[in-house]
Amino acid sequence: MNTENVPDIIVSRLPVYLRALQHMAENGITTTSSQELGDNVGISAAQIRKDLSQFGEFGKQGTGYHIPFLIERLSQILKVDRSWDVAVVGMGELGRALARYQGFSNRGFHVQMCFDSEPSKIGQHVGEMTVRDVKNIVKDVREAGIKIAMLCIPAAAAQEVTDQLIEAGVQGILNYAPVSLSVPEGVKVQYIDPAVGLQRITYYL
Amino acid sequence: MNTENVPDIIVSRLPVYLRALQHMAENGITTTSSQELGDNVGISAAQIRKDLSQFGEFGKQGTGYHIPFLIERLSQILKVDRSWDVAVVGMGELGRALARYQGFSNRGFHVQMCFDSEPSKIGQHVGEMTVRDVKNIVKDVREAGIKIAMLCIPAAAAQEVTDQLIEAGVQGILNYAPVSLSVPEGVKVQYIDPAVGLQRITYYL
DNA sequence: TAGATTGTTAATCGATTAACAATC
DNA sequence: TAGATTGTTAATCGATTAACAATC
Repeated sequence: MNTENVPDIIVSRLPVYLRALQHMAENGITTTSSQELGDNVGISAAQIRKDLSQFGEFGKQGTGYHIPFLIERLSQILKVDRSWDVAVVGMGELGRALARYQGFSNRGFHVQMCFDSEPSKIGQHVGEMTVRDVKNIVKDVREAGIKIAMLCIPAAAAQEVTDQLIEAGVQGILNYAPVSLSVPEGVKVQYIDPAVGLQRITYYL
Repeated sequence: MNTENVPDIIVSRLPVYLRALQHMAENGITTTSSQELGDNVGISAAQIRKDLSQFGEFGKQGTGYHIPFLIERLSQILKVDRSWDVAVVGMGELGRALARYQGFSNRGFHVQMCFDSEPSKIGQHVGEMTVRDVKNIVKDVREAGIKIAMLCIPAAAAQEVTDQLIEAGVQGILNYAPVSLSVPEGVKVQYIDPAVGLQRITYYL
């Protein structure tokens, strides 16, 4: 039950397990096995058991895992047993789509604030929010205590905005801008560049 | 120069190298080193050299790598020295944003076709395309010879549409739907679920 | 030439798999 | 009880790093 030195690669799989379990739960299934869960997500049963055993003993020999319990524990481990406020920077099409994305609310996130630099966009409404001026991002984000941001701005502006977000106290960034970011120790970045995703496919064609 | 059994994890880094190199090239830089490129993308110099050496000898001792040449070679390796037609399925906000995404054209991709199932959306214009009925997806995708698709539909519909895409000859899928897909050998899937991305961050907060 | 940097080897480190006793 | 499945160990497999001769 050592929760301190878990390898990143194990942590990165937990949200996928959680997603599959929630899907099963929605379909009224209450119990699963490492074999069944593994088939569902494309990972070996042995690896699923090994991954979960990093955090405790969640299953029962002979019967497997009780899904509601495993969902609860994984949610705690991933700290999504609460709701995190998120800021979205960049109100282009992609940013607006993310700001209004329906899939966050039941998975631990709530888009609370959004920013753009373009005068024509500032003050517009997106969902229930009013687009704010990115000039005030450090102050606004800090005052709201927001720790997570999604970056949907051009590559050229990404590092500068990243620096401001970190100054404001942000500790995690989901980066849709097509550029690698430089961040200090302790700040986590996840990259989502659709062109990179596609180029990881074409190699095999 | 064995290009046959390259580990997936190495292939997955190449698009990131390519992106960084193209960024350097746009800034007029013509030469780089494994150290400099590594600093840029957050990977050790040794690993960059090892990764590249899987495909050939692209550098020169003492001077490093000539950027235009390395871009050319990586583009060939990733097969993005050409333009791939892509289909987008699901014309919600996210799908429309991707269909019109500006970042594909100079990185090897062209969104050629888009689909939805909702009568009110079919026939609408998105960019230069007309939204097609997903009912005809097998026929339309096959006739166009499209090999790559982006899935931006609800989880519940994702597997069924995936099966149809594969029937139509698609070999690679960029999946924005929050669900694991089951695909036959030889079909590549890349997953882009924003909530998964965020949950990989909250663990560390 | 002297300095810099590659490509590659060997050593280290880490992740995955196979197997099975424990036990529900 | 008998069958099923866990958690864990040891073995295997694979990836990363360190170091350096080669050479531009």
